[in-house]
Amino acid sequence: MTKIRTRYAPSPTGKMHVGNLRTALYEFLIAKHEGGDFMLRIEDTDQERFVEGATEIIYRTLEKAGITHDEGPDKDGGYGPYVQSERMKTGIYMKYAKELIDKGEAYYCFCDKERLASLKTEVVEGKEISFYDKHCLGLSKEEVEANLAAGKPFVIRQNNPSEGTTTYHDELYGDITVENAELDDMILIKSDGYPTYNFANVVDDHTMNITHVVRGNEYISSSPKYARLYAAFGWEQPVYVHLPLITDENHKKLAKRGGASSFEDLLEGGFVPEAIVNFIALLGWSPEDNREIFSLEELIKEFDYHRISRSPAVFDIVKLRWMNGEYIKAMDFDVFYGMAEPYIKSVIKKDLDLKKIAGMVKTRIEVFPDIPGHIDFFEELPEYDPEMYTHKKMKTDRESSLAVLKDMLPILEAQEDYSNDGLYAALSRYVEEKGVKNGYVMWPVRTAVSGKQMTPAGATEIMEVLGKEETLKRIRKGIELLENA
RNA sequence: GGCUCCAUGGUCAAGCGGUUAAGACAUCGCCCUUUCACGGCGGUAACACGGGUUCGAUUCCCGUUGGAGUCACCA
Repeated sequence: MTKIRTRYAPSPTGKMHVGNLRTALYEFLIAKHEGGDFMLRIEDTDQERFVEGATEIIYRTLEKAGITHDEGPDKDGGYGPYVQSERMKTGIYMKYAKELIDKGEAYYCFCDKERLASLKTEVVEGKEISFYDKHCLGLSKEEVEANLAAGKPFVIRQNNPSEGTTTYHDELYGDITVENAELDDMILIKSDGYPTYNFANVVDDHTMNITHVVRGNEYISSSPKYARLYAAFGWEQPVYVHLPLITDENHKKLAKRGGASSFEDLLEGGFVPEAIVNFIALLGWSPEDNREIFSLEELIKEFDYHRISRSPAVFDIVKLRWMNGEYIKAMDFDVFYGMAEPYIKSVIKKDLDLKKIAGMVKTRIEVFPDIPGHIDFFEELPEYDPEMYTHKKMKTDRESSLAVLKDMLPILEAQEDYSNDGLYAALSRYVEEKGVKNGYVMWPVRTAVSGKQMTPAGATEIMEVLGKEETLKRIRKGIELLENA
């Protein structure tokens, strides 16, 4: 059996969203699962839509995601062969287009924009529908020669039959058949001499010996034209695998602009690459068991493309957040701290034990930007409502809290050991003497030192980080607040 | 609008003729607890509809409805 070869063929026209990434990921996994090769081919044949820096986004995204290609750009020394604008310089596309003309499978077309515009028959949802009428197919050989000699601008069109049907096989969707009359004579070579995406795609997939053409479902309806091209050349058809779409929450196809789904935007938003890759792998594919956490290596091992779903999947960032939290929890502390430090320092300017703070927060955040909101009270005691001292379950209210804080003040003043253990022992002693529940004391103390409803740690842990001076200040502030309430 | 594809809870998703229709996220409740969180336990929630085929359909076929994709000198 021949080695599987897949390729990711993006056009550098903007950001890379999770749908684009997932296509690349699946192509990578399909190849690697069976020890095959995965290629990267930059499809930059549209000079007008080319976006500066977009190629770099593709390289960076793939690299951060751990998806490495086997040949092509940045391999084999510098800019490799798999950039279409580079390949074009060899004249490869024009050569093949002419071969098709000789076979009668394609033809020159000299129609100008006006004539083409007159062909537009219908406007549906703001979109003009047109269908080429094969006008230039009727040109005699002499007329074509004359036009060419006169330097008249031309395109080369595919010559599709207007009768019969075309069928191709998709690994996931089965046989797909369309009427040939539905097939427009699409342009192969544009008037600027560049090949269209469709044509370059077929030529390159064949010349690069791609065995499995894996791409988004949006190509499913143009694939019959591709199939006809292969047939016209007499080339063997590749295995087609069309992937179900990833949609936004409104069930619409993701766009390269906007939305919260760009890979690099997600990284900036505090997501880790491994979690994103893990998550999108499960959007449209599932393993035989119920496992959900997969490293890239494990995915390679488990990924069977026959288990890819046929229906579209909504990109649910809420579940991604959960998964990201799982990755953060499992992260080595030093690695975590390296990533968390900037977020901690963005709100903590005082000389506090930042690692201890990081430790508190590690198990309770989903993304890194969650951090500041959890810990900002360490820097400065916020204004708070004395009603926060009232807690039904703890059986505390403002009055009881005031009494507790007043009792605690001298104890905390006398306390030398401000370690968590030392403080906890001191508070426990008081709890025992009074014969009350832990929370009866802990709740008001924690409220006084944090001023927050929710904190990432208990009262004594907070005091340990705050230190004696700041703790006493906050306890006094609490007493003052309660006395004036 | 033509063509094509899709259709299990709010979302992801298992299921591939006979099941009490898994699991995860979210949501709700309870327990635990130094609040929240974490953790543990439990609950609510789905086979779009109508015809067939079959002893038996979520599962196979057809239709309806709904959704999506596509119809460029864009990819």
